[in-house]
Amino acid sequence: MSETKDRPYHHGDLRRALIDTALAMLATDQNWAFTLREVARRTDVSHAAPYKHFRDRESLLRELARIGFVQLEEAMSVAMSSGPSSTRARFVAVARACIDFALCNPGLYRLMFSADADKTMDPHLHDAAMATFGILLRLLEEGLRDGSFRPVAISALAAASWAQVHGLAMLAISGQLLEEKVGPEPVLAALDVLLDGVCRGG
Amino acid sequence: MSETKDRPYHHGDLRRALIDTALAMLATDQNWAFTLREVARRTDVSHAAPYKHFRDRESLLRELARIGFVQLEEAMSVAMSSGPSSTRARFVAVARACIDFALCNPGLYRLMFSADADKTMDPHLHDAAMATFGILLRLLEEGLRDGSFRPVAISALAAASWAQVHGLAMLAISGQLLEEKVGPEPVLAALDVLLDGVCRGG
DNA sequence: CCCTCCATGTTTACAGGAGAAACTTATCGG
DNA sequence: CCGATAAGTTTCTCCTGTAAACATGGAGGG
Repeated sequence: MSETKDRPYHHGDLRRALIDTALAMLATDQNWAFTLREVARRTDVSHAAPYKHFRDRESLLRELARIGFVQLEEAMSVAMSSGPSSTRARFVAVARACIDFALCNPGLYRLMFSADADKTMDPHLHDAAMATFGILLRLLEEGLRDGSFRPVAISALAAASWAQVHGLAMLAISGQLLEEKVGPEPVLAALDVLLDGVCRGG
Repeated sequence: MSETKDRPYHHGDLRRALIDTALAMLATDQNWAFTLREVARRTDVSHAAPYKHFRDRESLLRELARIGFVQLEEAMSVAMSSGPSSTRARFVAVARACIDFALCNPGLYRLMFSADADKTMDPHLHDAAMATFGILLRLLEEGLRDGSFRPVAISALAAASWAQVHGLAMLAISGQLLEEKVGPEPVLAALDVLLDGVCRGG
């Protein structure tokens, strides 16, 4: 602890450190009552220091949510461009990527869709969320173009797909897909149900 | 033991009054930072009075969520038994009932599915949620029996349907179904997408 | 090379919430 | 009529978010 005392008065990149601490705590404690003071404490900094980098508590929460969307976008993007499989297989892969992300970061995922991360308050957060949504749109467009998906208004496909994936992710996080009478692979099965409507000639 | 059914002494029925106040405030303020003291204030009692009827703040929240599930179950039940339409039409009606309920009670609906209302903490809440889910199951069983739905494992149908309806409800609450490039009836369109996989020979 | 600015920290202060404990009051069974 | 007890109040402690005043130390101008 003597070493920690040696740290310079100015932290270097406290903003980043606070974000990292908060993300780590979100990852650790499944449902953690977010507290600015606790974040400051674990970053070895006074409880007022965060206010030099974030206007208020929600400002930090929104930044965390934004980072979450960026990470989710990347995960989905990787899943989408991995392997030259069919569009349907890629759809499943992208959906799984989203749900896996939620299962690996339940606290962060909840935050991203909670009222605490109000997207109307932060254009950057809104943009990040839209970019993530955009991946799904591109995938749907592709499926429409190559004839894998039935010719339905893309808005309907997008709403259904987004609702399905997000709904499954939330259910999975809440553990409501494992305890009840669900089969071995409830997520895949549910996605198949949706897809046999999306795909032509299921 | 006093929590179940006791006669009022002083206030009348403070437990009920507190619940009503909280429900009213949930209905009024879209996103209200729930506060026990505020509930007590608006019920004209001291801030410690609620503790005579609820162990803690979350206990009241769980009771509110339980009531929400009961109301939702009733709304869905009404929708399910209204009119001798096709199973598909009744599926849509039940889904609409759920989404309409969410739109009419966004705060309550959010609470019902938030981490604050931990279903593992209260058997009554869990049962209420399961009863609501049960309506969907009965509808799916019926559709399987009469051949309206494709012969898929009911767990898959249930997961897909529940995820879809809940996902649409959450998106609708967040206003993400209106601002984007969605058609005139995004909910119906999305449900049709799902159903054309659920229904045989869509 | 020193001195002064100012971004980034810290300390102090205050309002408000959760909850516990002690105290008060009214209702009821005997 | 009288305790016992449920129901409500006061008071207290600890916590949080946030603002204001103060401290520090690195960067840039003389």
